[in-house]
Amino acid sequence: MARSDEATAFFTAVYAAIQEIPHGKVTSYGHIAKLIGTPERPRQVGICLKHLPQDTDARFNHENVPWQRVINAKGIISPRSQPSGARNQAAALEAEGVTVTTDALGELMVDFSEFGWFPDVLPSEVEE
DNA sequence: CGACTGACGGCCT
DNA sequence: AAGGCCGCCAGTC
Repeated sequence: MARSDEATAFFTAVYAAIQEIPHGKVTSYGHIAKLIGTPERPRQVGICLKHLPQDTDARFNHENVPWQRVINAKGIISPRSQPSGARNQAAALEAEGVTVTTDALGELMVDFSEFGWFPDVLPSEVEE
């Protein structure tokens, strides 16, 4: 398998894992990385979301991948470059029942103790 | 084609 | 307790 194919496989793994996050729950980039077997690449997980297609014809896109349920390990919605993006993500989460709070720095936070989702392995990987 | 960037995280001061 | 540094590596300039 060529390197570019591995990169594609990584993107696919990330999107597939995110699709398993339950409605109304959130998890972190780092945890997704761990679940797909690459615990040292949370940054690449962020890249995947950044490039998530808007095109609903794509296998994975904004419609079928709950990208809004992924935040950083601190429980904060990553500000990224444009504040509006994080703001939009917060709105998407609140729309599905997740409580988002704003701290003194204006960072949008979610309480992991209430909405966190951190299984040891992906439900789809569990064999019985 | 080389250098810089960054939806992150953990370890080290 | 708070902040800095480094690893990771696909994208973008």
